[in-house]
Amino acid sequence: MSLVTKQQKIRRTQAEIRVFREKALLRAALVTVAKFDIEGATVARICAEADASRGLITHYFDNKEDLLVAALSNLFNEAQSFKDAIAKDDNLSAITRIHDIANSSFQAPVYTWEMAAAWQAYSSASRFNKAYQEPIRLSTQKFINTVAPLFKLLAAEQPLRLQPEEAARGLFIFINGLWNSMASEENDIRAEEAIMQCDVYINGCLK
Amino acid sequence: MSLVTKQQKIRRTQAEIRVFREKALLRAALVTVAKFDIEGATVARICAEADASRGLITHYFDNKEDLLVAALSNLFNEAQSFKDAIAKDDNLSAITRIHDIANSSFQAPVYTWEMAAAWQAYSSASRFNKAYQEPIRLSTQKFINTVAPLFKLLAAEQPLRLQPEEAARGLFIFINGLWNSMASEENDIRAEEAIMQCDVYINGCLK
DNA sequence: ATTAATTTGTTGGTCGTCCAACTTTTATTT
DNA sequence: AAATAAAAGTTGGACGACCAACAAATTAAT
Repeated sequence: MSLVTKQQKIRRTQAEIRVFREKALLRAALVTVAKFDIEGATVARICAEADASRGLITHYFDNKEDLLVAALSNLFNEAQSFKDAIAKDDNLSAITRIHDIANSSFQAPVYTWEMAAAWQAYSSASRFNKAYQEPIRLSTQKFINTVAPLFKLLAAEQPLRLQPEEAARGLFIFINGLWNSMASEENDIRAEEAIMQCDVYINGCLK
Repeated sequence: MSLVTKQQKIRRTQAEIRVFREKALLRAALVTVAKFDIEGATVARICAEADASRGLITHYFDNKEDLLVAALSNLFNEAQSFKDAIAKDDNLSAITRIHDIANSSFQAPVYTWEMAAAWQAYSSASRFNKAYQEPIRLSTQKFINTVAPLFKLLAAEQPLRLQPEEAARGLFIFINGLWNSMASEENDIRAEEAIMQCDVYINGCLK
């Protein structure tokens, strides 16, 4: 289990080292939060996951909290750009795009077990840690800004039971609930059923 | 703020003392979890909330974890009996009873901010603490056992888009998501809207 | 040679549990 | 009914485990 077996002494530039370590620490932070919850994500565990020594966190980040916040922000970027791409596809009808965005929330790369688990840990902790609230608020707003216009398009075709923004918010909250359910070990729900449940909600928005 | 102002030296039997302390500690544990999250619910804080000294937790419970689990189990009893009562009311139609159960989930006494906050903390922590999983699994099952028969009744009147049990599970998960949203400080959603959102889902179950 | 990367022992702090001393209630004896 | 012994309730200091941040020393890159 020595470092030598994992990676032969490779000579790298400092720029490469810096990028490599930062990525490794960000990934390790997310994985460790998913595995052990926020309070279980200790410096020792994160660094072990990243094959780094304990001192490296404070060398590359101000402190542990700073790393955890950065890891949280990272969590959204890929997922959001994926959804944006679907929303912009004019070839598809509004309702198809809404369905596709919901579906993508339960398949890689937008959904992985680790992301759902980490998300649950962060959003629960956000009530007590102001630093987590801003990234979460931002991602919520981005989702609504992406999906509400699609519901507005849909409203032009057939009447809805609620305002476009309310529909987008409801879908976001439902997806969150489904993620939490899927994050639990008991795994009482599968991606297939989650997608179907979203379809039921979207259908319920129609009059 | 002295003890004397709160309660004059009253002579009580040991049985009374025991009941009084246990109730106080259980309530204090729940409130403290709601206020400070699981890891923030320290022995010192719980006992301060219960007007007791630190040593009393181990006198009335095996240890702190034991108290937290007992407080979690307590959380469900009242809420569940309330929903059961609605489900059994034969004067109302199936769909009315489903709506009423959903509505009751966002009004006292079934819903309080503290209950939603504590619930979120416990269910997030349950992935890492086996002791929390059983009470949560049980309450989930009870909800489904209560609501699924109502959807089955409804299915006799008009076709549904999913199985009665799936509909009950979906409603449970959606309510959970709404609770989490309402538990957050930002309070981006109100009871009124939560009830409407549930109505949308229930409507979506119909063909 | 100078700067950056890395390691690891140390420091100061928090926490749950234990425990010995103390108080109040209950049971027993006189 | 009063005195006394036993049991239960209560308190807060002490202990050991754990942790994040720090810092001095070592190694590697420039």
